[in-house]
Amino acid sequence: MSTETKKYTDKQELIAKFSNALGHPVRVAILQQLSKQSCCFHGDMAEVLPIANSTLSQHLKVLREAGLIQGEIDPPKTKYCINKDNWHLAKGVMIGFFD
Amino acid sequence: MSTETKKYTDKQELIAKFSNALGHPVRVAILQQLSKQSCCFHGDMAEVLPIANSTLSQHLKVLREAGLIQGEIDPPKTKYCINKDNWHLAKGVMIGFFD
DNA sequence: TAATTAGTTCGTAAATGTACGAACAGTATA
DNA sequence: TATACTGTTCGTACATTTACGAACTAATTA
Repeated sequence: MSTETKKYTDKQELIAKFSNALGHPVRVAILQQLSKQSCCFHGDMAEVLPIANSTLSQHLKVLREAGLIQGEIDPPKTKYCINKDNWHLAKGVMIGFFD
Repeated sequence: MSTETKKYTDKQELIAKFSNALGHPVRVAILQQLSKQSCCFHGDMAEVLPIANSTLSQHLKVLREAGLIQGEIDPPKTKYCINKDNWHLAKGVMIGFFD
């Protein structure tokens, strides 16, 4: 058992985590696209986004680690989808935050 | 007139800007407090938050520059309030973003 | 087996974020 | 005028983020 006292509540951490994931316009653009058509290949996004392929992979990783999307290999492509459970969780905590 | 093409839409930039401001738990805590009681002195926040005074000033500046709060000097104290117009704008764009 | 396709990971550079204490500035009080 | 009170700004250190191209991996096709 840790002797550290927690600095912030779980809800505060959660809001910050989701917000952080939305804190770059390219990630907002990615999520807008995915929420519009539910799924999308890396390559399709790479075509329209103004960043290098490797940078896109990094941003997708950030979104994955925040739980907002999930990836699935569909050789030779990679398909990304919204993680609906966490999307709804995020929607709920953000709306709750703003009252 | 600039020759640069815009990389992201205004809405994407706006969502990212507000989200960025919410991207640290201490800033979430500050906003929760302010939205609960509408106004609050720096000193009152400093008492309950686990950060140095100067660090608090930095976070307040981030929130001010994102437009979410506004400060007013009420000597010898500084009073911070939610910026209601932008708060509602943020609420609107975030809810719109999540559908 | 060699080549191709699609993405990821690595290495790296530059910028930004977070944190602290020290020094400072403005107002009020002794 | 000196002191105290409240916050901000400065200087600094360290960590994280963002970006790119190069190198790599895995699966398919020639």
